[in-house]
Amino acid sequence: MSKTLSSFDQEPEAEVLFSYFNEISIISQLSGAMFEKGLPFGLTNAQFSVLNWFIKVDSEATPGRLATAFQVTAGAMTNTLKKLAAKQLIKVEPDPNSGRKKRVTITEKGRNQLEQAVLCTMPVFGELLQLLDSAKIEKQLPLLQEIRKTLDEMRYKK
Amino acid sequence: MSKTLSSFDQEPEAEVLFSYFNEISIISQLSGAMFEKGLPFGLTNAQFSVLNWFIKVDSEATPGRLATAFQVTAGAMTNTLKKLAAKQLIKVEPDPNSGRKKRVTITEKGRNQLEQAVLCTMPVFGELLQLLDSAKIEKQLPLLQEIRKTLDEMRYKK
DNA sequence: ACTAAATTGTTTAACGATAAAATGTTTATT
DNA sequence: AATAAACATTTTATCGTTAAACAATTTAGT
Repeated sequence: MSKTLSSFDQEPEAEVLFSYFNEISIISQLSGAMFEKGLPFGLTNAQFSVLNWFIKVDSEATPGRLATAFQVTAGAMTNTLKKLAAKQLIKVEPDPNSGRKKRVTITEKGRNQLEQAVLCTMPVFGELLQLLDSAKIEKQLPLLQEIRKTLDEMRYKK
Repeated sequence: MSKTLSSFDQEPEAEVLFSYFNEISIISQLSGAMFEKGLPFGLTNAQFSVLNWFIKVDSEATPGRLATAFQVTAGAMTNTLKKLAAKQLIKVEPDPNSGRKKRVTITEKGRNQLEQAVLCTMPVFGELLQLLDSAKIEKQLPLLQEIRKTLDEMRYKK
């Protein structure tokens, strides 16, 4: 759930951060729901993202590598992969080189559904781009990436 | 779950939006988890936010008004209010003027726990402010608010 | 008044996430 | 070899959320 104005009155900088994260969490929720609503085949955002990863990053992976890439717990990734495997959009095999690892790959059916899914989400982006200034948005990206990295490092240190 | 680089190669503006929302969703997840970890009394972000609302916005509310304010479904708010009421941090009464509405207020115990909770979260913000430039962050706020409003309006129209 | 529609809130089922425990495998130490 | 430690994944319990069904009350139309 999202936060509203806070009680950090004596700390104006903390107040800024609080409001910032509040907006972020609302946007995350709304954009995620909007994107998922446009997906076909009952694909969820999580499922779409994993399929997309195989096109954009690497043709194979382990569950652990995917969990790290998506900043989710291993259990969450196990769950997502199970759904994808049940729909035969990915293939999960034992790793020939290591008994603890598994080897995950996308199937032809997975490729096809991903391709169609990308087409289905185009209209939503088109609509958004008519309402928003994508140049201004692009300028914000570097700071967002920096904040994301900072938060990620804080997780582990200490 | 978060998204990575997408397959929108032919639409560079859509690609920017996709990456932007991807960063947003990761930051939302990480900052939410970090904030909640600092909360005392087993308070969740949702519970903290509702308590905080009573200090920052109004001294009383209906469940429906709170659900709207926090962009969650009525069912989610029912759930959060039940938890808060069980801990006696809020009071939920039938509305004297309307049989369907309820009147929700914060209790003295609720005020006290909120005050302590705010103190508990200070160190996290302090740490973040040493690593991040709060002036730059503040400059991004207006666009974030605009995006949030745009997404919110798109939900209802159409 | 009566009925239909809208409003308000709760309940239920399903989903995706986390944390922690459990299971099994590999690597390092001795 | 044997044991301990690290690693990879799955399982279990819990949480917060949504969507949809449900119950109750108020408002509007006739």
